[in-house]
Amino acid sequence: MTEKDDFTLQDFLPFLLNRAAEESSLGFQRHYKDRYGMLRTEWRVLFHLGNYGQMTAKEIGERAKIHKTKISRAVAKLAEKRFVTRTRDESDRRAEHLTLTPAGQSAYRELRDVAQEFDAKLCRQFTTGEVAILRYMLRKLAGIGP
Amino acid sequence: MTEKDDFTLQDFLPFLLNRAAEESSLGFQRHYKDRYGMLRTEWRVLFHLGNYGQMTAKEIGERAKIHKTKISRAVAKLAEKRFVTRTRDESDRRAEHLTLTPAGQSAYRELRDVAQEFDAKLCRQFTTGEVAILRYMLRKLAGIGP
DNA sequence: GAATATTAGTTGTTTTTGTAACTAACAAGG
DNA sequence: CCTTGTTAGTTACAAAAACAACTAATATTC
Repeated sequence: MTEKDDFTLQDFLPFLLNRAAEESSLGFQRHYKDRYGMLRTEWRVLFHLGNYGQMTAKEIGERAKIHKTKISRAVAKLAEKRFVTRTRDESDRRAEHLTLTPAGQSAYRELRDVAQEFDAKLCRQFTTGEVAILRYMLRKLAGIGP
Repeated sequence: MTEKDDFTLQDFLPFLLNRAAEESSLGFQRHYKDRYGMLRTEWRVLFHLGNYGQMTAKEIGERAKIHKTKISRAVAKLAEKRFVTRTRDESDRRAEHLTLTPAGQSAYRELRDVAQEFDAKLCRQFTTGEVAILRYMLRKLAGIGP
């Protein structure tokens, strides 16, 4: 069975990437899940709004490569939680601009700080150079800008 | 909004890892999906059996950190496709040993070769040293072996 | 060696996701 | 303008994942 297998699943990049992603997500998940009852997409939308300010659903989707139905549902949940407000664009009444409410901003700030610390903790087990290479490679693999 | 934000989502490791994982999985997915109608877990189980030989569901779950219900359903599908056979362990009749049928082995070999080539293609955009660092870091992040 | 606890694997139910089809608003070409 | 095409976002339905409860076999303990 293991005749000429110099190739193991443990080395297969998509597998490794998935495992690493899952493992690293788990630790952070409980913060937005337990504390705010959020789903991953909700947190990501919150994060984008907090980070880049007012955006439309479409812009968020493009930036984070999230499908529009996921965003639509996440925004609905966030609006229900009174974390975002929606305002129609008067020059193009199909689009709506999303902004964080004060409550949303405060949740964002808290989660951003946790995320920052979490990220730092992950990085601490590597050298600065290694982390730089990792980010560079992941960005390239993810097809995210320069 | 963007007051003191030196921290962007695009740099957050769990996000980057997830994006890279999703992106790289997508390219490989169509091979096992289109050609064999498999799901990701099915492919992973197939791969483990092909790679390590006879295993129990529990062993696969431990090695790949897949939940037992997912494995149970994947094995059921694979058995339905006549890719694996199950044999009860006579000394512990709760467990069953899974092995690939000839058809399963041939599917495994084909997908393994595709995976190998796919992996190589992913790596080609980086230097050998970079890839080594990436694998090392991902393994560490994933909590996989040495 | 009966009562209790564990373990391997399965099944059922609920959430979440993926996909397709939809509505409403806009754009362009004739 | 008015048909045709496109776009932003939603909704409905199907596929998949998560979680809990289950069965059957084995260990443990008193």
